[in-house]
Amino acid sequence: MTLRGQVRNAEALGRMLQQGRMLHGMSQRQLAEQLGIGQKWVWEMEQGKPGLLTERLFEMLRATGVRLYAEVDEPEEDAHPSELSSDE
Amino acid sequence: MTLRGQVRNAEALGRMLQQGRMLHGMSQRQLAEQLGIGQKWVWEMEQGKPGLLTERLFEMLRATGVRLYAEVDEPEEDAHPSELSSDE
DNA sequence: CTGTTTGAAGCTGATATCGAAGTCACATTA
DNA sequence: TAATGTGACTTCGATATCAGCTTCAAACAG
Repeated sequence: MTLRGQVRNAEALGRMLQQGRMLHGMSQRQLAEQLGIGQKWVWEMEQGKPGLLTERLFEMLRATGVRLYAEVDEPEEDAHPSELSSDE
Repeated sequence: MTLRGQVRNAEALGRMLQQGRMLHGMSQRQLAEQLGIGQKWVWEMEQGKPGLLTERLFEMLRATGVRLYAEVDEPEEDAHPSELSSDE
């Protein structure tokens, strides 16, 4: 069984990390102790608090078995690329 | 044209963000000014500095057009996942 | 040569992250 | 009733992130 999802913001990322933790049958305290961090951090990460360090993020990704993929494609070149992209 | 890649650590994430920025024809200073942050932060992010805030990360992902996907599956129950991943 | 733009990088101070420890309500057990 | 474990959430203090500013070398144009 594999769960997938696009990660647009901190909330979506937190949900995926929570899924990963629960699939491993770990509590927030167990995961925090394994990572050598506080339980509050795990909770804040899962809640989608935006101001967190990417360092801890990658540790948590490894511990929860969540894999991350990035994808980028070129903007349209045949139109004038002088305007800002309108997907905000 | 679309570039894809798994993001295992801060370095891989930085490379994808740099690709995204360059594909949009932006300099580090331009991107930094657009985000209201410092140029050094953009450089550090692209270099793969681990201790950076996810808040700025998601802003930078949007600005560079880089999309992020997460994927998680259930762990093996018959073995212990006690070993570290070997790409360190 | 002079000026501009680029990425790379140092320094300083204000802010906030984060670990540690604790609290609380709720659920499950004995 | 009491003990235990969970997620949610607080306060406190040391540390470090980050913006702002500056500098530097290289590339390029005028």
